[in-house]
Amino acid sequence: MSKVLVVDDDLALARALGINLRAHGYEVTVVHDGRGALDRVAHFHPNVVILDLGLPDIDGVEVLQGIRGWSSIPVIVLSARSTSAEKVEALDAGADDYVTKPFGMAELLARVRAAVRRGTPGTGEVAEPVVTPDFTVDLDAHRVLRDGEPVRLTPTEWSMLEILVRHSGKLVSGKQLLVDVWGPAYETETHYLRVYMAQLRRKLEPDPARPRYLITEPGVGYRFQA
Amino acid sequence: MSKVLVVDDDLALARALGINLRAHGYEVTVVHDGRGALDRVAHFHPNVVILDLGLPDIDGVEVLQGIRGWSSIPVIVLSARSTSAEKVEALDAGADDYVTKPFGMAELLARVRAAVRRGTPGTGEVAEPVVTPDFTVDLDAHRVLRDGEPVRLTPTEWSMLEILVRHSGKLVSGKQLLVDVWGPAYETETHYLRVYMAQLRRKLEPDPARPRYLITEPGVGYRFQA
DNA sequence: ATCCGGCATCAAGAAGCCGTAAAGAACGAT
DNA sequence: ATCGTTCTTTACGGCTTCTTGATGCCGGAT
Repeated sequence: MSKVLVVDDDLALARALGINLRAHGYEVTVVHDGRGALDRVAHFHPNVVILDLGLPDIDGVEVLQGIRGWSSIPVIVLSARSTSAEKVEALDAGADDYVTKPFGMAELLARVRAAVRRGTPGTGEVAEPVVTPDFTVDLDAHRVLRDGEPVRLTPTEWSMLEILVRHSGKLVSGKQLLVDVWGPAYETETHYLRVYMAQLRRKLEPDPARPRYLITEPGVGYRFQA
Repeated sequence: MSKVLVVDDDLALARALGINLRAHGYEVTVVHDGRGALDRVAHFHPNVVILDLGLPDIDGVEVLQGIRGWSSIPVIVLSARSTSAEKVEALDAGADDYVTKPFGMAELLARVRAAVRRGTPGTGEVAEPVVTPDFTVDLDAHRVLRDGEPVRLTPTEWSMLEILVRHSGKLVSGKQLLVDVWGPAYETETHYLRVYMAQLRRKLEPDPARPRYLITEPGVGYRFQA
């Protein structure tokens, strides 16, 4: 099920969008300002963002740039204004689509479908579980098995493991982990990495003191080795 | 340079689009019917297609479906009609964007930029590992293998190696290395180069005393020889 | 033959980063 | 309101990496 984040300070419109999207099978979160938008993108991990440019706190284009600083998720921009300059500015800031109010709900839904379709290249693929001699990570089922027993991971632990496994074999920078798990504001809080890596190792590694799967690349980041 | 295919039976409009796109650095091909469009997509390999729905021979939506049968290239649909049903049909048929005539050229150019930006993820950089008889450097995975075993490199060592490998075969001046690794302020600290080149050779060269891959060019700089 | 500059190698102190444990704060469920 | 879980924050020891200086080697110039 695709997840949609609706960002609009027009409460009636936001509500209408939420109802319609949910009726078409989307999981929807609604926020009404730019700050909330950035936070929700980081933690809700939507497949698509519908962003009204007329927000109370931050300029919509700035919100867009903020998102684009670390994510390539599709963003559909809504605006009451329809001058060419407005559109060009939003599109060049990284918007995927620009819709002028008023708009038909059917059209917006179609644009959401188009955005989702683009945003998940190779959709339909069933992620194969990643198997190691000591444990198995099933991203699809959101589950880790060790000796046939499920391992209890907290949401944050899972989130880190998921990112590392998705980049299996490749190096993931500490910054990227922080941004993807905690959001752009946490870019420098490197101590989180140490704490949670230690947790994951304690739960997954046969010998946590000498990691075999969750490898540290000093000064740069971490790597999952299958 | 990005390539754009313009499909429109309105000769004046097609010509105007061609001129504007070329003025902005795109390579443009223009066709006036659906049959030609399908042929050109197959052989011209554009990065983006601008498709007018009102074609003389084949219905525009069918052209779109034909393209989508075997290609995921971004398609921007143009149409004089702006009913919601039309838009929904085109978007669901696989269009990436829907623009209603009349439109501003600046806006269309912005939408083309957005489509090109989206359309080429990973098309450019698929960094193949650099293989030598003694070791392998995988820039993408940020990793060096020797006899199948990963070689531990410090951040600075990796940084130097990366620069040399990216300029594989070519000479890199000492100054350039210093600036790229340590920053502009270290431009004259040639001492660092010797220390770290020695480290790299010790870790990578079969006979560090007689380097085969990390070559010194006396008085100028260094070179990576694959 | 000797001098000199650029290069390679080694070693040691300083600085910074990583792993670990543990305690307080926030949150949700009963 | 209380309990248990998870998140956040702090402190410290150990280890890696960076930086710097000393020393030896080689080739070209005097």
